[in-house]
Amino acid sequence: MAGPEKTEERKSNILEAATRIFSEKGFQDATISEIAKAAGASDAFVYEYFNTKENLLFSIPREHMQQLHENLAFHLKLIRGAVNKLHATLYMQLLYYKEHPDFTAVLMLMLKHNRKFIDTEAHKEIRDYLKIVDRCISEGVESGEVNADIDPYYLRATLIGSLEHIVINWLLRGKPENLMDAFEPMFDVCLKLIQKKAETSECPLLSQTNCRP
Amino acid sequence: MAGPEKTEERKSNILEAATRIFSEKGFQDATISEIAKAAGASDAFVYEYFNTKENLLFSIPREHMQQLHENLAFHLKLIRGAVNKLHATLYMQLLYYKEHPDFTAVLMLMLKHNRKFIDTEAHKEIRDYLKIVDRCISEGVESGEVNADIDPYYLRATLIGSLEHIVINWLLRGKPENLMDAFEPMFDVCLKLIQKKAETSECPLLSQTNCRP
Amino acid sequence: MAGPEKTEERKSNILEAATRIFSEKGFQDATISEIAKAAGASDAFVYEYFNTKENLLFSIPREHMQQLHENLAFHLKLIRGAVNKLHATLYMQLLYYKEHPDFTAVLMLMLKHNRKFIDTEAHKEIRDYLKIVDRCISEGVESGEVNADIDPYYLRATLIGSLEHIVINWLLRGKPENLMDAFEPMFDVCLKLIQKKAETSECPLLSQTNCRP
Amino acid sequence: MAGPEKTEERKSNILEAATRIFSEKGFQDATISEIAKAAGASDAFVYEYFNTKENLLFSIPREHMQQLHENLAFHLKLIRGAVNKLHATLYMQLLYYKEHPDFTAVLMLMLKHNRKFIDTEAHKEIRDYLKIVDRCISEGVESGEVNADIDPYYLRATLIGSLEHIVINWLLRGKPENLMDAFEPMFDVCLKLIQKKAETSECPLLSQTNCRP
DNA sequence: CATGAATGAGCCTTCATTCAT
DNA sequence: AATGAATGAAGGCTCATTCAT
Repeated sequence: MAGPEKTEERKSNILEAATRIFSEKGFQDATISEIAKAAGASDAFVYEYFNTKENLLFSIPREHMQQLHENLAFHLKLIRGAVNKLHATLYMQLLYYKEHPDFTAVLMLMLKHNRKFIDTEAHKEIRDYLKIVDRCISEGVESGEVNADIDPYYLRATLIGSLEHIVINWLLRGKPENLMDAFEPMFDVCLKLIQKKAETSECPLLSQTNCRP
Repeated sequence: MAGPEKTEERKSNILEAATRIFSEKGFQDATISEIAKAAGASDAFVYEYFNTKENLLFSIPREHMQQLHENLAFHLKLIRGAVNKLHATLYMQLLYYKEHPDFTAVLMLMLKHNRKFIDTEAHKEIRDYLKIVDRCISEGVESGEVNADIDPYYLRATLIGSLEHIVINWLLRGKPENLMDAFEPMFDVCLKLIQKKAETSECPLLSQTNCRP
Repeated sequence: MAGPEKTEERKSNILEAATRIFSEKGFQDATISEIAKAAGASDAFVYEYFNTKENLLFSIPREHMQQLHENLAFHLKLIRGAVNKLHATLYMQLLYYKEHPDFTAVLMLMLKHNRKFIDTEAHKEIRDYLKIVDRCISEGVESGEVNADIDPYYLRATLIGSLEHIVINWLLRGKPENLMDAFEPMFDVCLKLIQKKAETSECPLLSQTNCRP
Repeated sequence: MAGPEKTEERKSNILEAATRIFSEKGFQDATISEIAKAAGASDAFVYEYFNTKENLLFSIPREHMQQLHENLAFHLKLIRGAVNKLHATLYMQLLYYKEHPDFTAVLMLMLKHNRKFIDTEAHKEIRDYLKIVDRCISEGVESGEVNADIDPYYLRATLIGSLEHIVINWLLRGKPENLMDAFEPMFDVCLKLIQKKAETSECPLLSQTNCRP
């Protein structure tokens, strides 16, 4: 019908429609016809570019992860300090979820627990994204800013696990409140883990302000 | 055909078979016929007692949650101290998951993110179970054993979120290692949150040595 | 549980319940369980006495036809004249339909057009019932009261056909008006057929005006 | 696979096969697979164009009613006189039934007494068809050719009721004789109703018996 | 006599997917 | 490149019916 930009636009429309409809009805109850129709494309067009219904589902994260990745890379360059970077990273992640609730539902309720998905290129992008958190942590450990007597893998697991736990509950409860309301209390908990107790913020601060006679 | 114990036994067989087959093939790819056959029952028997395929799925946790609940109630009576109780609770939960990996897969990959499931009686049992953790936390806060400057909701979310994150990853990676290997490092992280800072090594020492004039 | 009158009572209850439920939901959409429950009996009891669901349906007319037959036999003895008897017969039939609409729905919408039903003993009773009409007609022909130049079979077909047509329409339209309102105009039509023309108003007049030279 | 005429042809084949098979086995005992197979189509094709089994049943009359309607409209233009028109109408209707016995069985044994069918567009076409009879009657009343002292509604009910009664009996008895054999005697009865007494049958008779000097 | 319990049998229906055009 | 049309394949579910007790 038209040039290649038309094709790209329709692919994008299909991904948007799929995200919304999968989120609303679940993977099984959504049909390709419904998605194609909502995107103004034919069923066959969907198959032309996404091959299978499952592959369509697995194709949803790519654009989102790239965007999130880019946003984050841009901001992290401006930020100093591992704790500040972790703060920014988790904040931006939660903000993205809040602003893209359909994508978040697809990601959290359909993809993250899907055995086939983890062998996917798209899942690799998600793992790559998590490496940003890992780098923040190891940077913080090296700089002495982050608690070194915590296994970094379990630290990350706790940060990500608690964040996703909160997001999933928010989704399942029907997104009643602003997801960002959860950020500060959640990060407060994380801070307790991240920060060195003896040698960092509190006591040096204390000794500087209170203890020097 | 036989007495009521036969019926109960078959219902139990069906739940076991369903757990295994749902775990192996996923909800959609499993068929009632397959489950019934594996349990030595007829398709119609399954429908007689479980009504729908989805309801069969939702019926899986009950027995498990009751058993877990009972085990835990029994042991917690013998344990003193909130931290010790939390330790025991998380340990037993992880142990149960390790020893019932099919149930765990059903619970973690099919039920916990299912919107319909959360309106279920079975989900209420799960929430009730979580209240045990809440009670341990509030008991610890009252006794002064648990860090009071952490929001208890977010503390629990972090404990449960990180534990489930680890369990889900273990499942998705194909259960390669002993799940219990993860317990101690994971709980070490948790301890950092739970325990009061003042009573541990760092700051009291610091304050004694550095801060008092 | 109890004496044979209990059994008879339950059979009767089942027939009543079946009549009502078949009428309400149609034969296919009604279930034996539903009927048994409504009659306070077990499914198996229904099978004990009615053998199959279809046979239960076919068992419905018997009591009704006997009652209708008896009523009619009683009254016809008191009535003189073939036309009067036909009037009474059709009137009582319509009245019975009006007062037993569920039975009428079963008879008119499920039985009368059922190929298997016509080979039934119950159908024979219905044909026997129609013989009453036949007898009235032939009696009227013999006595000279009924038009002899109409084939009696087609006369009966017309009487019964039009009556049933009206009843069926009444049923399908949801029984909005009193069925008996249709009787007099319907019978007026029938009278035109039944009565000898010569002996009624028109022709004597005609013969007076036209035939006498 | 092919052009649109192929599609129309197959739809038509399906309707023919459905008519035959519904007629032979009844609605419930017929299966979509059987009909599709007999029509050289797939089950899914049937659902593509007829949506449900019941809707397939309800789709059967359309073509027939249109054809009957057209035939009749064509002939009625050539005929003068209300009685002649009624004669032609009933004759053609009966002839159509005789020549399409499977359709007639579907119409008379499955559709005419079906509560859901009367809310159908197809049923409206049948009612429209009956209006032709109504018009003939009212035309005859106006011209003085048809007996005015009969309620036209009940006149029509009698004509149609008796015709259908005869057709249904013919079907249920297994179509043993030529249906058209019934036409003249049946119409003789109808004539008795339709015609004004003064101008027709009686008086010639009277004149024979009474008027000869 | 009565029935609770069990099931065999099978149909309607849905869609992801394909392919001729 | 794009799609309308067609379908294969399969599965959930329902009851009428049976029978051991």
